[in-house]
Amino acid sequence: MPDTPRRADRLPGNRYGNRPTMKDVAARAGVGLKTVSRVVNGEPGVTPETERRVQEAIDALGFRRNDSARVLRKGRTASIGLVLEDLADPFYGPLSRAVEEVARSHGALLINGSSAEDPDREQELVLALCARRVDGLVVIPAGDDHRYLEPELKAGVATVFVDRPAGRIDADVVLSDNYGGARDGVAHLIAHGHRRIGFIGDMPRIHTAAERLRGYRAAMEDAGIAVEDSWMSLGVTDPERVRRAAEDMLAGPSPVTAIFTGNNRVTVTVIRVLAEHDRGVALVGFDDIELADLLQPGVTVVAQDAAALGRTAAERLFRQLDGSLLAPDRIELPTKLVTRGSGELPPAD
Amino acid sequence: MPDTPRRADRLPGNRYGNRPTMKDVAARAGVGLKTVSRVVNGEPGVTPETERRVQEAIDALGFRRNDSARVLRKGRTASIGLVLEDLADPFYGPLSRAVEEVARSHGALLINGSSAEDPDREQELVLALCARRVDGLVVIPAGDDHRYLEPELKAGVATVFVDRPAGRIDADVVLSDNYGGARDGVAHLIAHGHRRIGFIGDMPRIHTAAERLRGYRAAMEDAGIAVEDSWMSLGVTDPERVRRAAEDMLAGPSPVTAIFTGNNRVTVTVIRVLAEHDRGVALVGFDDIELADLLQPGVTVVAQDAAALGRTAAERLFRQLDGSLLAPDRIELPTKLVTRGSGELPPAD
DNA sequence: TAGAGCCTGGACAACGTTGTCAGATGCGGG
DNA sequence: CCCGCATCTGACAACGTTGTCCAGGCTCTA
Repeated sequence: MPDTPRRADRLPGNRYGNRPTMKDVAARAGVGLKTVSRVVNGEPGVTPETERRVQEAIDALGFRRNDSARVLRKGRTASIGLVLEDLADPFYGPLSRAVEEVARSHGALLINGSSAEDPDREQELVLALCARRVDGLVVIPAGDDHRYLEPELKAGVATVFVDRPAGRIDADVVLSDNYGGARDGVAHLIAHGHRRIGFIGDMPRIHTAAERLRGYRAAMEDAGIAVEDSWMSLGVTDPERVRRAAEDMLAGPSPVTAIFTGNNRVTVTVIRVLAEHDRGVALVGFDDIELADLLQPGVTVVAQDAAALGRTAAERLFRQLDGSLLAPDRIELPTKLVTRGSGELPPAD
Repeated sequence: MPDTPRRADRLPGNRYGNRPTMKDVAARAGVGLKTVSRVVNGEPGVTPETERRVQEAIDALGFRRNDSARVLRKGRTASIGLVLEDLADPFYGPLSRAVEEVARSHGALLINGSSAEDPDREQELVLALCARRVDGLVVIPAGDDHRYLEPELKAGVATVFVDRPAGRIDADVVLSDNYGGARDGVAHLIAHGHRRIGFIGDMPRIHTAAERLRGYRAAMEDAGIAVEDSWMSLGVTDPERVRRAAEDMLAGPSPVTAIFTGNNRVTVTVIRVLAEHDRGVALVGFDDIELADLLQPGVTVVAQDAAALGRTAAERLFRQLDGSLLAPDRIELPTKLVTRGSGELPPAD
């Protein structure tokens, strides 16, 4: 192990714990402050010899430019904020990564936070990001009223909403075709002979959940099927209650022969429930899940492209920042039905 | 839709696009600058009446404190950086989220970046974070030489490495027991009668991969089994080559009856390969994977607790920042063997 | 009613950087 | 030998905030 200083050796120091500033570098190199700034920023007008001396001082002192001061002076932070629901959800990982890649290609860093589906926490996070003066925001909203963002928008913070639209303000939004995807998924079940089809989804106050429910209803109506209340479970989300909801549907007076699940977490739970049943109940889920192809039967899903959502939103964000974008717009990305077996099972009765 | 200003209406503005400052608020409220500061920060010494006037001006102007200036003055950014390999990898989502939660409980925001397993990119990211003057860093290293961090450490940037140790510097690190976990996993296969056991892992230059390989060798040696070269595949990582490696092991002169896989991505690919084989080849994988319990057979894994890794590291980071922590240390978290069926299959021959 | 003490509010400098602008230096030509 | 020009360098202000410190007004007491 080389002789790095142990932590105890570090001086208590002032503020950033004793970081050298340009002034220190200038003193050591025997040049003016501004010359150091020029070298650090690669500006022209410095003799090679001077530059060498400055570079030497920088290395010797371990100087690193303080971007906070830079931001204060220049007004751009080269960072964007991403507020999503839960980074641990496999749906958001790729989305976040896609946003990061676009940011990176524009030289920006990504600050992100999880709202945990709590509107207050969303607002708190967004405002904290604004206080840091992020150049732009990508928001997957938890709340449905975003008027608190008005001053920020007015001040020029670029903003794009993803996955769900903004509430009560006019802003860019990038969505999946939740309605169409759900409708197609349910229609797929109907095409395979099902008529008693259950729907288990999240609270309809969440936009995506409402749209998917609407798609379910539309498909059923198109087929002339009257939906019974006992076929629908809205707003349950924790595994235990989803499990009970699924079991109720399967055991009710007119048991369903197929289930359409409204998001990946519900799908996983329902797969568990169906695995315990011997009757072949058909299943189509919204959102793809890993290993879905390896289950018996494979799980048919309506897949949305999380990375594409993130990429599209981030690109739009940077176009706002370029100033090349004017009117807020709504972009809808298509979903894809991936058939793997569970959605093609015939009705059991 | 309420009458929010369309983007085109926003003034081009200066810098942050026209944001009001404390000075503006002070002018509007008819008070001094410092009084506004006091109100914003909840400092005592302001009459309720004055406070009301200031608050009114703040709301009217949509003022939001500029944290860049604040940071410059105070020296703490209340943000920490997290550098990991790929946010889209399901292993890092929970880890990242855990770090975020700890940060949040300390009032800090999380800036994160993906190194894409590229040492240069890791360094670039880390230094960018240091330039932002993050208070601390949680790093999942891609490279094996971190001497570039010496000036930062000396300057007091709290730093904790996770999942893999730092290279050539002395720093805190939080690891899983990769060696012990792998050894136990392989011993489990041996206990079920296997002797010809394959190992497919990442490049041994990656610490975790090397440790797991060491665990494999140790278990084999403990059982008195001489490992044949054709049983090991090191450094393959893309699905196509993993697939070929697995097939070679199964078809070779002394075909393996069980495989130990070195990480989640490899495991998934091997599951696919095995699903196409009718011989019951046993499998134990390092890292848990979602739905592993629903496959036929369920996948036996050596699970590490990603969230615990992140939480432990972040907590240690903040203890460094409190100043209550002195000597750098190495913490090793246990792994857990989760038996689900695939690891308990008897040898087929 | 005058003085002491407390409370509120504001002027000012400082944080570390960059933009502006003017001064210094060196070189070549007249 | 001196002037003009181009090139390089540095002094200074400004960004928006917070810490220090002092002034002024109020209340309370003697």
